[in-house]
This record gives sequence, C-alpha cells and structure tokens, in this order.
Amino acid sequence: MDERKVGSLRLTLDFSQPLYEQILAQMRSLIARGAIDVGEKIPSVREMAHELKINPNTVMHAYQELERDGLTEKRRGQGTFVTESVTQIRHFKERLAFDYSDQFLDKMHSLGFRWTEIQSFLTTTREKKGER
Amino acid sequence: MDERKVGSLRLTLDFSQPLYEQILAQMRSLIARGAIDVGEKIPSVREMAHELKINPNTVMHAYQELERDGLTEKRRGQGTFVTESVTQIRHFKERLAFDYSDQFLDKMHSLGFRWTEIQSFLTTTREKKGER
DNA sequence: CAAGTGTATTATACCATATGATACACTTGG
DNA sequence: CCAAGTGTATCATATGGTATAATACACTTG
Repeated sequence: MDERKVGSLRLTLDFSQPLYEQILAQMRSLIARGAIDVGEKIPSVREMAHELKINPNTVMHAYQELERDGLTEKRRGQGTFVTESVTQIRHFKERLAFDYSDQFLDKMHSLGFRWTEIQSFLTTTREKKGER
Repeated sequence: MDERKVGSLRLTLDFSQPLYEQILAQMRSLIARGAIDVGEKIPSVREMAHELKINPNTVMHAYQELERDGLTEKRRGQGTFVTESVTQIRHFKERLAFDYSDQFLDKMHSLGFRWTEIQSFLTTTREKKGER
C-alpha cells in the first residue's frame, strides 16, 4: 500500500488490481464527493504519472475512462478539467449507486437470502464499521 | 451467453469473465441455496469439462477453490462431494454475505452517500427488480 | 517560440487465463 | 484381478490485458 500526494490529492496504489482501475475509482470518488471542485483542473497526465512513478500511458487509460463517464472535459494544450455540469456529476453518482445496489442484491439473492435477511446483514455490518 | 446442462445442474458461461470464476460463483450459489444437497456428488472434473466444452484444467481450478471454501470434499477415485456439514455451509454463506455487505457500503460511502440514502437506493432498486 | 498540455504509435515484457496432451494414484464394479 | 472412472500433476503453448519505454505530433498559453 503506497500513498502519494499529487497536487492537492491523495492517491493510494497497490498491486492487487490494475493501476489504471485504482486511479479511475479514486478519481471518480474524489469528484463524486466534491473533494475536487466543479470545473477544477486535475493533475496533468505527465504530472500524475511522475508523482505516482508510473507510466503516462497508464494514467491516460484512467483519464479516458473518466471522460467517458462524463466527469471530465479535456482541453488540448490546457489540461483536463472536472465538468462544469453539476447535473452530470449527480447523474453519474446515481447511475453508479443503482448499479452497485443492483449487483449487491443479485449477489445476496444468489446465496439464497431474502429482503429481511439482507437488511439484517447490512445493519449488522454498519454497526461493526461504526465501532472502528 | 451459453447455457448448458451438466447432470441435473444448469450452468451459464460467457466470455466476459474468466471461465473458472463463473463456474466457481455458480457452484457456490447452487450449494449455498441448497440446489445441490448436502453430501451429494457433483459432476466429475472430466464430465463437467466435456459438457461445458472447456478444458479439464479449468474446471479443476474452480473445484480447488470450492474445496478451499470448505464447501466440498474430494475422495480419490470416487469424485467430489458437497460437505456433510450444514454448519460449514452456513458459515460460508454468512462470511460471504458480510463481505458483500461490507464492500457495498464501502463503495457507497466512497461516492459520498450516507445511511439513509443508501437505504433509499436499495428499496428503489428492489422495487424495480420486483416489477420485472 | 518555448514549455506544457493531450494524443498516438511502436516495441517489449509479464502474468493470468485457457487449452492440449500425457501420465500417475486411487477406488469401485463387474 | 482389472477396466473404467475418479482426482491430480506436469509439460508446452497461445492469447489478452496490463504496464513500461521511447518517441513524435497537435494544440494552447505566457
């Protein structure tokens, strides 16, 4: 687990998953949570690659996915910026949240659990996390 | 999406994920749900491979994970059997359910959602699935 | 116009996944 | 006993995703 600062951001990479997926997931979260402001510039491909000590192509891979998500806009010669559209970000968050919910329910159902049991697991898990 | 019958089981394989992971997930579900009885014999490595038209080594990979899960026991010369221990199966289900719950909550939190919002997404998703 | 952007291309390397072929150890039914 | 069916192991090979490295191009700004 390696934590590095890139500009004002904190990114953590390990080797358990593809690097570009980790960058993608963490940037998505930062934008969704508002940790990076609307319209704000994010680190350039080269800067991010240098700070994380990885290849620029790997960062590019993540950044292209971010744009496909509608979370960023690129301006040639200037850099990559978080979209100005709050609506866009809200839609992305909702879409992802529903995807996660759907996948979660599918997995629980495949194990044979029903709604009340699923609720029970969730509240128990929440209490455990709260204790930490 | 290719659906095939292997003995009394129905397995569905595609090329979106590793084959052995798909077999593993579906066998886990079948055992957890009780679709395969406690102590029952499951298809041999060779039979499963033949019916699914894949390599025996790939099936082996999935079967070895099943045993690591504590869901199956192997008997040389006889075959692979679902464990006799109902406790073992129950523990496996609970462990996996808590894992899923934990991961789900983490993802939702990373998007910036709180408990009441998470509950809301879940109930909405559940209603959508019910309509189908 | 130099420096900093995103982008594209090519080559190389590594690892997980999957296949194919073959062989061994064990158990059971005929 | 032995043939057939089990799980298991070991090769070799192929493919695709991921990551690196080096280089070049197009664009924007100070």
